[in-house]
Amino acid sequence: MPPQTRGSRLPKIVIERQFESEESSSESEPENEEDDGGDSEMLSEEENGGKEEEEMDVEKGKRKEKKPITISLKKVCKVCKGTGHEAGFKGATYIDCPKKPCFLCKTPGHTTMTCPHRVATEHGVVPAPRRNTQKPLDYVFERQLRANIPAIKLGHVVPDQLGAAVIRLHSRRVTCLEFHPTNNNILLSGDKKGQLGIWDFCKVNERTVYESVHRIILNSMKFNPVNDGTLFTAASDGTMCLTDLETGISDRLMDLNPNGWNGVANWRMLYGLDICWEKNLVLISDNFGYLYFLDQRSKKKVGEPVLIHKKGTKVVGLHCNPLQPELLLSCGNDHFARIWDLRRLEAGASLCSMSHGRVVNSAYFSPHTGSKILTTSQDNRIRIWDCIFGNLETPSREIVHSHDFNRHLTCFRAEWDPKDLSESLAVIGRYISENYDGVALHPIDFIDTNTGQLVAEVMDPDVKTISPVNKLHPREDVLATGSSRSVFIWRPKEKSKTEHEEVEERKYKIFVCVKEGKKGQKKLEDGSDDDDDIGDSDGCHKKGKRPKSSGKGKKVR
DNA sequence: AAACGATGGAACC
DNA sequence: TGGTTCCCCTCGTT
Repeated sequence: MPPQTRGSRLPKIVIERQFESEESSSESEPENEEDDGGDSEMLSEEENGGKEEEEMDVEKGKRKEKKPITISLKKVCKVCKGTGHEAGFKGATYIDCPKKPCFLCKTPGHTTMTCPHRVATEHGVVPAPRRNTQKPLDYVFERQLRANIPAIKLGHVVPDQLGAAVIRLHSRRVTCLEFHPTNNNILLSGDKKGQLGIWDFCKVNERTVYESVHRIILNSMKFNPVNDGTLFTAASDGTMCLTDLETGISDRLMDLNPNGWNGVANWRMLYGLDICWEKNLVLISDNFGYLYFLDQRSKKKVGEPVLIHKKGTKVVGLHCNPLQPELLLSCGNDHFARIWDLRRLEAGASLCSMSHGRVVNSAYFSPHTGSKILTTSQDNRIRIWDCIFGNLETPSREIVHSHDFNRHLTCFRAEWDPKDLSESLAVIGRYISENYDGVALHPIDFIDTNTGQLVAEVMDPDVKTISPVNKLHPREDVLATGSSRSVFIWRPKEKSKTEHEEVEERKYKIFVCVKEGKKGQKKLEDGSDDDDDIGDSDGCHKKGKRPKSSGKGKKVR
């Protein structure tokens, strides 16, 4: 399908200085005649040209060496700077630069428009070079590990209808999300500023943002397994905190920069965080390749930090195996994911190193048996290892999926559906957009990791920003999304309703948090007369205060 | 409506 | 190894 062309888009302006010879102005340009030559022409300064030319003529003798500026309106591709084509949005469709490798699968010769991986159904899957389930031993493992796993593939319930939202809950982009372990309606969110949001998405106005838990990027959080009123958080300010959710008071358990700022090269940041319940250890990783330990009960550092990834590189993710908590999975910027045995942990002694094409954003054991591994790498591939006891040299599957690195976005991470007993469903936001009825939307993809099939793509015309952060509820059919500064809740479509009814009553509630004096909420406000939730963000942004319950539901459309 | 800027990682030397 | 340069679907603000 050919993209709609936008009628009169202003071409880029290139200013060239030239020497006297007027003829030369016409020589430099005729590259861009090809497709829409109509509006790509070159103009040598005309409007003022009239006047100035006369003046020049008057004083022609003197100013012979003048250097006229020629403004040529050339279309230049913003990607490769070449002419004759132009990358970018044409309406809601993005046109790739044909000179660059495919933005999706990274192979040259085609663009995303024609990429076979774009239509996701199984085209994305690079089959395993070697199956792990061929050996007798593997069958034993399979039978032991997956004894309770349904052999028949279950139908997945996909929460694909927008249920509630808080627009601009945070003042910077959302970096992580977590559902409360016991209270089904509480969603926690961290942001780039280090703030912590707490939202009861059933009583939508119940939201709080604690401003001073951290000073910069809240990278990960984990509930305290012995007290679910408290939360461990790790941040780029180099601290790890245990925060009381009622009061917002934080206990700083670790500070890697006790002497303050000592230059970028020395500033330590904390990224990965997980808890080994068997050893009562909180595990934290930093941006220099090290893993730290903290005793969960005494809240004291224990042992010495261990180098688990290339020195000087970020260790962005940690995950303890759900069945064998002493098995630790780590991943980082050195392009590796590694499995470690916490009982015999020392630098270089990983049980296994899994190589990736680029930075590994996340690596997770499967939620029930812990026998699978799911990783997200910046090479636009999701990798799955089907059995950690098999040969881990190469992944069992690679699924091409658009989740590139962009420094302005939170890194994408594919996550398992914790409710899926077959351990096959994963969720991840998509970077590249699709033209949905004239709107460019970035869906959230549900992928069957056994086949690479796209089970569902979740989107809504009111969610126009990219959604890199997604979390599936551990018990309910609920999806939480962090997109830019906003938080969204999705639920499954009610079966009783017809398509038409759904459209008629888009019931979800949107709340807007805006700092005083800021504009921008207009679109979401209209049709509604109660504005009293606007501006109350002050109230809900204060550390230690409960939110003012002033927000009212707003229908959109 | 266009311009701007914040600012991570990789490729290059 | 370290400094420099470049960069493709952002997003919110001016």
